[in-house]
Amino acid sequence: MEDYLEAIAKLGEGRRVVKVKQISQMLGVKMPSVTSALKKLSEQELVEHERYGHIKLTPEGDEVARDVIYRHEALARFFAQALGINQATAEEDACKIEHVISPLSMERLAKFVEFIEACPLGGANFPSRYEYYLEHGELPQDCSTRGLKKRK
Amino acid sequence: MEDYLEAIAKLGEGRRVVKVKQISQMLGVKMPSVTSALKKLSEQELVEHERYGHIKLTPEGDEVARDVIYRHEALARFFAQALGINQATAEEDACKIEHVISPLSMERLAKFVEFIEACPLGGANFPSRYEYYLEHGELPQDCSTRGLKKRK
DNA sequence: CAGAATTGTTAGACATGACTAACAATCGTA
DNA sequence: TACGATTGTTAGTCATGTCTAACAATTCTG
Repeated sequence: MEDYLEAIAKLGEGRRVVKVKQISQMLGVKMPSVTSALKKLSEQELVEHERYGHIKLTPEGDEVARDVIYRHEALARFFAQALGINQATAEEDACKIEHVISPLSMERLAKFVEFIEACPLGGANFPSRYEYYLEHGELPQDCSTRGLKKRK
Repeated sequence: MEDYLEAIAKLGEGRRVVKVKQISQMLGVKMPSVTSALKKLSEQELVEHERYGHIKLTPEGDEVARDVIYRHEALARFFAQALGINQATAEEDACKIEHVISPLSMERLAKFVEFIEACPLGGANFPSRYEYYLEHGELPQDCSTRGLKKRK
């Protein structure tokens, strides 16, 4: 179900009208699956949907969707940037894992990605620097300015 | 189903007799679920099982189980050691993710764990060293001996 | 070694989430 | 505006994998 919320949020960006068919294509399922998902999500007050009519996230649905998208993006970046996986595979894996990973691991993973993105050289002593970053929420001083940009 | 193979492999280590009840407890399901899983796995020739009798992996089942266990352990180590997650949560997450992650990401993740375990200080320039490790399958020379052991 | 306790199995129900086929509404265009 | 094409819905089926209740086999123990 989270996938449906995610798809609706993405398709609805910028006030665009969301169609059943688009959702079905984005998720690789048939239209009846979408209809029945919308029914369930309506019952849970996460989506507004009327027969043959508009499809829209409720505020609660939007909140859930943003959270899923956040998890998705952090995971995709981890696979793509930290592990060097191709974008397509990174997306697929993110899409699977976003639904099963624990909040704690998710949070740590997100921070890890932030770290390696902010500190591309890693510097000397990677794990302890990572610890530092985890504890203090910011990079050790000798890290942030010595990036990839060869600022000589 | 992979969880069942994994459980049977672990419970059967050292020629120990495997019981339905043990499996059910290890996986947190009721016994009938185990019985029906065993039936399916027997049909797939992954498990030998006769009514009220012994439970044993076939060679093919054992192979699958080892692969699952390998994935599980690499993931658990990643969460525990790289991300600093507690053991229990690391195990739970590993158990979920091991079934959905792509082979490519799994392989990279395993290598990543090997890398950070073998090269705990990370050295200067973590990502490029990681690239090097990926490409050559061995650590850059200036890495391996400068570990945690403070060998002064 | 017989009955009680435990372990294992069967049968059948239920939840999820997908599908196909058939029908209904809406849209686009002549 | 009406009719054909497209989109959406309903009804019903199927596959997974779980559960409970009832029954069967095995094991323990007096």
